[in-house]
Amino acid sequence: MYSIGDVAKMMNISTSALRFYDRQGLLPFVERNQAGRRTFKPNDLNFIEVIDCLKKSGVPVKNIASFIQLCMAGDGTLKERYDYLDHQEAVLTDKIQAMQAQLDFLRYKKWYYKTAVEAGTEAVHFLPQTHAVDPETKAQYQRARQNATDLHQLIDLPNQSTSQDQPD
Amino acid sequence: MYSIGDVAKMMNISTSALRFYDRQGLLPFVERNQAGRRTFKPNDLNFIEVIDCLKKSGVPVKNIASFIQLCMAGDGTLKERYDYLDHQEAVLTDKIQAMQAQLDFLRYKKWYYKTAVEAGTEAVHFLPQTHAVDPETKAQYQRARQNATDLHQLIDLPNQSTSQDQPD
DNA sequence: GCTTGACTTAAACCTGTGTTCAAGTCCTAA
DNA sequence: TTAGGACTTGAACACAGGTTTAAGTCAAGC
Repeated sequence: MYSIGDVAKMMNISTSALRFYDRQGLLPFVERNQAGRRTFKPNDLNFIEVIDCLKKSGVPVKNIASFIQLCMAGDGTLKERYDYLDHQEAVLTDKIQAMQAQLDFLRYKKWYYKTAVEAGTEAVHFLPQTHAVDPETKAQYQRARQNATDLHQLIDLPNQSTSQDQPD
Repeated sequence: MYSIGDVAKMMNISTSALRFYDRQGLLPFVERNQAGRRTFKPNDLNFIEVIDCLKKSGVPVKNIASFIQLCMAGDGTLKERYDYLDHQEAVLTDKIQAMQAQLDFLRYKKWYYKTAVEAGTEAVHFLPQTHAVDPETKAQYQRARQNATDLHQLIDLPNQSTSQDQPD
């Protein structure tokens, strides 16, 4: 049996977050001792692992609560629980693909600035006499990328490792 | 020149979100006409594309504003802008890897419920006489996965396509 | 000239996801 | 037996990221 503090440390979730999840109906399986304190069973960690996974996948708490409700309802909901996870799998793979698309764009912009840094001015990308980026710029990158054997050679600036810390 | 409504449609961002971004300092480059209305230049869409990419990558608005500030400051900040994007690239690849780890876990749970559905009861995964999951269960899945030639055969239940709509 | 639709602002509002606070309970160890 | 630390609750607070509302401006078409 674990206390809320034990679980917080083990799962790397704050106690206030765990209490919040409990209030939102995510932890109906957690029992209490005589003093009213939560006592987590080893098997409860399996539930919390699922909750944590769904949270990290971007599923809202209310939505997770509905899955936990299915879990509490017994074998009659097994197929529903499977379908829920199957759906979340699809949502997550879509999300990963979307992130990958953002990554591709970020890399184009890295190339854009690498090129500009090397030229000493962003003007290398501008239409003559303007401050507007040449619409051909991206196509130019895509051609360069097709011919490139090494993406990093194309987009990475040699790292002189005077790494300033960068806030996020 | 485009109105805020034009840009909203083209970029698939609500006008209220665009005004919010402007208030937060993300659109300092947008000019106004005599009537005080925002007039977006074609080149402004390049900025909005970057903003949208960073937003979709999970970068907070305040943080994006600092990048836009660099953009407005001229060629002296080119290397800083490159470093910013380089950092965001690293953050995003980490994020994608984390998502992939959640996906792996979701797939284990799909297998768990597929197996349970086929058995008609979740008890196939429990330690005898208990409602606690056998700690060996996950290792059992991982072995099955190593031997599996097709992940989907392992974790997907034959789809009888009575697809209930699933809320997200 | 008047209506309509798209724009403007400031301010209020809303949701999700927690965190913090105040007041109290419980257990342990000195 | 008293001090400390970990727990309990409800309520208030915080913060991001918008959305909505109210009141007004502007240009176009009828």
